[in-house]
Amino acid sequence: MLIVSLKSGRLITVVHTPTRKLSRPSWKNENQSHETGISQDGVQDPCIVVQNSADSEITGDGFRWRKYGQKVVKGNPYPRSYYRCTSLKCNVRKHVERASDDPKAFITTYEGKHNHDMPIKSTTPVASEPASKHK
DNA sequence: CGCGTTTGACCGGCGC
DNA sequence: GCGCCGGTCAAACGCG
Repeated sequence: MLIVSLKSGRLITVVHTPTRKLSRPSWKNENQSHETGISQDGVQDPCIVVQNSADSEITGDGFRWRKYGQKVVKGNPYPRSYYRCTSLKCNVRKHVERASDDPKAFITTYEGKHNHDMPIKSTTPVASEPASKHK
């Protein structure tokens, strides 16, 4: 696990979770064995946990996300939002929840990697979308 | 017109 | 065997 703490009130935790087992029948049945983003050694589904005290750049990472569900989980008085990449073969999931300890802090958990190109703002000198997201 | 979003219902798995 | 919880998907509506 790799933990990077930003004094800006931002915390980035990269967790390599090989816990891929038989949780996703659709995944092991797919032929994405080489396109899922296995660009590294053996890790194919790392969990990137990003905690920020504000919803600004992380909320708009440059990808398009489609909310597929929202559930209230125990341990958190706030509902967790489930997002998925709207891209064609992007099997990437994003879980966004609020920190029960810090209502102003958001926990963004990325699962998997994008096997396609970034929809918008990849390496563009963009200022990470100021106050005008898309909604 | 397109698509993104929202809420509810349904299914599967696990525990008791 | 049944109940409960978590998680996901689907249909409809609204807005751009």
